[in-house]
Amino acid sequence: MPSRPAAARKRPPAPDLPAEPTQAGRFEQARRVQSMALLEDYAELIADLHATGGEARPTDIARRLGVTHATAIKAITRLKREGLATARPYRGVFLTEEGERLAARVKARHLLVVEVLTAIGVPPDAAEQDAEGIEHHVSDITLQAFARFLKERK
Amino acid sequence: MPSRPAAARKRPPAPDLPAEPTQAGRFEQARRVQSMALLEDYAELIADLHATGGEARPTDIARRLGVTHATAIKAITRLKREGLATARPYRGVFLTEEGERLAARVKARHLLVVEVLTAIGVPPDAAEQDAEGIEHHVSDITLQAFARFLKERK
DNA sequence: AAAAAAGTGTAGCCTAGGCATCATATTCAT
DNA sequence: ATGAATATGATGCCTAGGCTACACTTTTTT
Repeated sequence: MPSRPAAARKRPPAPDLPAEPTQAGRFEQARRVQSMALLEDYAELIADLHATGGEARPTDIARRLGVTHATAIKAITRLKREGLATARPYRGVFLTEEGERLAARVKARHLLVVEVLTAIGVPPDAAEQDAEGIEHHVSDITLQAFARFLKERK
Repeated sequence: MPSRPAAARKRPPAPDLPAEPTQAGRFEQARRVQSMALLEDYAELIADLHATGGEARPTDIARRLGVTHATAIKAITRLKREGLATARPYRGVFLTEEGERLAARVKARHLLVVEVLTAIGVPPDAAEQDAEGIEHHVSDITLQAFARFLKERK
């Protein structure tokens, strides 16, 4: 195999561009959010497995998410690369400090989204299903608005 | 070799549960929805370009979405493959009947999502940004609940 | 202790959606 | 009307996230 001349291929622009008020900016932001979604789902699941007294081995994770263990291992590799998890072979996967923080944030956000949807009148099943995809796109600002909305409504 | 507590080694209960509205099911559904998102965005944009008197050429689309024209052409190829659009070189892209229906549905859904978010108290900018990602995950059932919510609130 | 079962990891293949680059086709302006 | 500018399409490369298949390790069972 010829060695990668791709190494110095392209320099990506600033990784934390502010969202522009243009369609292109929103579109790009949505793409960026989407690339985080999988990591968020895995982190949340690993935390949940640990919290319920279980283990977070690749196979456990794969079973819960409905993918093969090979797919789960790939995702775990990415989690490790991003500094969100560590793993010891045959002992399971563990979240780093940062991973734990992410998981906690994701879980809280998930609950809030479901709560808002049901408060609006969405049936529980649909709320749970839709929240699975929606939650990743809910910004902090929107989340705060959700919290206020629920507070006032009580 | 360090061994872990035997209790934690136990296989979790219910090893062969039938497939149900479980996390795996929701996860899979979210993945399915995601694969439609790009097509929906393109269909909506093409309709919008036509509606505002413009043309929907690959370059126009690429510019609006902030991607290269090569990327847009690939997406257009997929739209054609799915029977949602046709294209005549140098004349632009056109939606089929089905593509038009999709675009109309997507546009209505987008507006409704933004409206609900702002009604809840989300600032307009955040509502617009988050809706870009959220809308694709809003099921028909949830959409109906959104419509009812807005109606009652007036 | 050996066999069976379960878990792990690697490799190869696929598609989608990004990118840059190059060759060609069309349109526009002089 | 022709040369410049722009649009198009094809190609090749990249990463992410699916899959299957196979090899290997660990744990459990007999």
